[in-house]
Amino acid sequence: MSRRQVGRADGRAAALGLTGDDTGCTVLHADMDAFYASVELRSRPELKGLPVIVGGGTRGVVLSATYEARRSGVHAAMPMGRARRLCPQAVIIQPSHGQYAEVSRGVMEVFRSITPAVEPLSLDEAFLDVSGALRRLGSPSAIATALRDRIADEQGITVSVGVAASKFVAKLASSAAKPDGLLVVGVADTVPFVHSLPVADLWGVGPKTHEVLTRLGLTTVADLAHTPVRTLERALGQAQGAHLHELAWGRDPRSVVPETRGKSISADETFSRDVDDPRVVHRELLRLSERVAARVRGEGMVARTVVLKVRFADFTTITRSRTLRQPTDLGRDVHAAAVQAFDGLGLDRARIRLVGVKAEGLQPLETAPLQLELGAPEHGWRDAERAVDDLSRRFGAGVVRPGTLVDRKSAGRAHEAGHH
DNA sequence: TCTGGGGTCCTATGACTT
DNA sequence: TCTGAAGTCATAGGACCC
Repeated sequence: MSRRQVGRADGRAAALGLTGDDTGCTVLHADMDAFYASVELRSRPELKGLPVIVGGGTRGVVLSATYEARRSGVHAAMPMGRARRLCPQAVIIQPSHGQYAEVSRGVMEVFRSITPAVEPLSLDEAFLDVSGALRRLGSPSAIATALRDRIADEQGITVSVGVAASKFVAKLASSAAKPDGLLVVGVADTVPFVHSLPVADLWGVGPKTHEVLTRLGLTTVADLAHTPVRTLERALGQAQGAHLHELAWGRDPRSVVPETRGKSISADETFSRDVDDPRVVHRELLRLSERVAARVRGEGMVARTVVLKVRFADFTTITRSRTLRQPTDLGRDVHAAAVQAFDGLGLDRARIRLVGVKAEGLQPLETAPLQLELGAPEHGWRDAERAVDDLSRRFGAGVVRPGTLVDRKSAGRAHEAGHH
């Protein structure tokens, strides 16, 4: 029997005037409740029922907060300073990303045991197409209930699930079900359900779009639905205008696409204090380049384009990209392109808050036109960086680094270490 | 102590090709 | 031969999501 609060979710369905008929509703959206915070509470059960905030750094933001903390107005992406002021009694926990990734893998495995058609959106949410599992496992709501039970039992966290005929309605449903709930939006209920929502709830409406819609006098999805497409296209651009109008009528043809390869890999870092020394920037670019390239190699890919990101003290952000003659998975190539882009800016001791490095134009190593000659210098570098990958796997990241990243005083002969 | 870090997608613009 | 339209690529920026 289910321990889940089906009753409460049913109550919500009733309050929304929904029938709960799940015929044809083969898309599930599963969304962990306060994911990072919930994972932390597993190992620290004494904190249950208390306001807990996961977030870090001196210049960080809230990554996740328990519902107790949210009651004080704390929410994700809020600067930590403000969160502390709003909820001084909150317990603050530094994030441990490795742990979240591990729990996420476990959760995704449960999903895949139900259907192979799983499309992860992030560590803590995914779409499932259960049309192929109905005969084996029962109705969509039965599957959703079983899924919620299993995640709670096996992973010790709660998940909310939305059940609908399309992705975006399923996602809206899971939001409405939170926390620890289940909501079915039947085919016949779809239009009344979406029309009842504020425009800001729509997927793809952020602060800017919301402002534009408000200026047009549109506050609910129903308002949006009854606005001519042409008007929306003029105000928001053709693609977004047409898209939102479709969504406003509950139409979303996107299907669940199981795991596609990523299109870019990036790493960036905010300095603890703004930096104006180009040597410090170069060193940070080297670290980030090595990190990005190692991940590119880990995926068995090579990258054709390197993008440098620089955020200045006033938060303005620029990017510069370099397309390489040859795609690469080597840190030294990525670093060279990033440094070239940075030096090309011609900055004169500008105060820099953040730098980032991104690899894009990714393609599988096997299909890439590498034209490697045996004995060519590139060959040696690739071998060297692969050897570093191997050492990092065995002894932990950071045991082998380029000489310039080793603390001068304790460096010794470490200069050789990064390359041989 | 204002504003993280990982992404995706869309748009605009200029160069270049056809 | 000149001009223009249309497509494509590289680049930069921005909105949005979790």
